[in-house]
Amino acid sequence: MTSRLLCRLERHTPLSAEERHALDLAATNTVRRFNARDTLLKQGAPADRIFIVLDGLACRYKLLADGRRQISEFMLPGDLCDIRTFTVPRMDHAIAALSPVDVAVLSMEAVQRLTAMPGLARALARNSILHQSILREWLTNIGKRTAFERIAHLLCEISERLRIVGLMSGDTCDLPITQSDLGDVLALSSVHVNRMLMELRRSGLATFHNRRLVIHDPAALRRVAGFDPDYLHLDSLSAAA
Amino acid sequence: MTSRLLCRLERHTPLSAEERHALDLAATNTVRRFNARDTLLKQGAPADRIFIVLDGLACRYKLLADGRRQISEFMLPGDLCDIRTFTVPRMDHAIAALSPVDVAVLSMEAVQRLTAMPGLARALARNSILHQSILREWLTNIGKRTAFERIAHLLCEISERLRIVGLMSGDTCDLPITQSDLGDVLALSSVHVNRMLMELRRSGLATFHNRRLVIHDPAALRRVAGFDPDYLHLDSLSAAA
DNA sequence: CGAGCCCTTGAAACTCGTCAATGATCGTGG
DNA sequence: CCACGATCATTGACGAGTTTCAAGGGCTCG
Repeated sequence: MTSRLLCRLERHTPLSAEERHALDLAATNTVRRFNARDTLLKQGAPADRIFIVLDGLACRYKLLADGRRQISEFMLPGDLCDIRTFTVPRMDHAIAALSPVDVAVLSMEAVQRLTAMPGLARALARNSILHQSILREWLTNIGKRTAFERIAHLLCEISERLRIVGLMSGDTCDLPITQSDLGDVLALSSVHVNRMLMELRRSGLATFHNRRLVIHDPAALRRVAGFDPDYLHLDSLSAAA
Repeated sequence: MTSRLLCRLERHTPLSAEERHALDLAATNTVRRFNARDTLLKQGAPADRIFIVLDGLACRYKLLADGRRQISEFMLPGDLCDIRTFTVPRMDHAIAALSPVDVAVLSMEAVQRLTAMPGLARALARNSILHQSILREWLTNIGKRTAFERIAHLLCEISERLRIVGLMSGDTCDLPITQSDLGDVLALSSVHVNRMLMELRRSGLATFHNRRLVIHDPAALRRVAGFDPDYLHLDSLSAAA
């Protein structure tokens, strides 16, 4: 159940057999399935649980008073929430499923048991930093890149993140989201997302069709996106104290 | 030296005299002054130190290859960096001074000594979560709000954050940044920032002139901004386990 | 008193959003 | 198995918001 999570965590921090086992136990204990568009945790609700995404796609988002929605994080298989959300009383954003998802639900007590183990504590801290780093890159993406660059950049990121957990077959993957979802991530209208996807297709860089992404020319896609994967900290087992 | 930091931390987590003292010691130990535009930590540099801003204004930013700059965080007096940056080998963004700043520089060892104390560990975790929460709000701000709303929202946020550390006199404060800096925060051109500031002034909501911000009508400013301060977790000493 | 940076304003161009209509795809039930 | 409805993708025309370019004016500091 936790193989994808382990792919992610053990990339930087080796875990003991005991730690792996504890994680596996926690993740198989309370698995829940949600349908696409289901809300996992409402904005304003008590922040009393966190999730591990086992399969499918979820997201964090904020809603403005008039219904405008901004997605601030993709939660891909193997991703887990920041364990420090427990230090805050209530959610200032929501978590929802973009496709059908299987998630493990962890209580504060479960997390405390896990973080008592030093290797896991390190791995989870590192996980949180990664997501913060991605968030900063998204801000830059939306703030400073053109619509075309933005989409290209997001597709580069997604493919790298999915590759880590073994969900890329060469340069193609399933991506069970709509163009409107992409728009809410990239701060673009769904119409304009469509136009840019068409241009990506015409220029032979990538095709996103029927919930399936094919990257035809990864190098060129990275180039037009200005994609520098540093922020994903992909380097395995780097030296860090 | 650390009174503003203590304002921030003790808002949610009471600290023992010993903890306060340890913090004060750490912060007075290695104080450095930087000029406006100085770089405190370069993108790509080892992430081997963190900062407490004692006075002045700093920021985190990312630079694209062609020079476009996106500021992703304001570091106001009393703010301190996420302690988990040590889990990552190198900086994926830069830290620079926007105005002359006094900062305390903390090594990993110094931080480890501090986080050995449970109250401080809690307070620092909570601090990190707050900044992540602000980052998410900024993403929403840039992604989903109009230029006018965006500026109004940022001014609301800044005034609330400065108020906590005692740097608001009624509804006015010093804000030693340029309109071009504001543009790099808000993902707007400096020209358009200027136009929106003019409109804010004309409509009697707020005036930003000569590095000085005056909010004439806080309620109206919040209204046009759609500002909901929940994400700043201002509520003192809320119940959180 | 001058130099440099910052602010201010206008005009023109462009990117992207909105509106609207058509077509494709998928799941559901007759 | 096909028909239907709903959701999603696609395309065009038009308009709004924002950027860029350019020039002038003001403030501040040496």
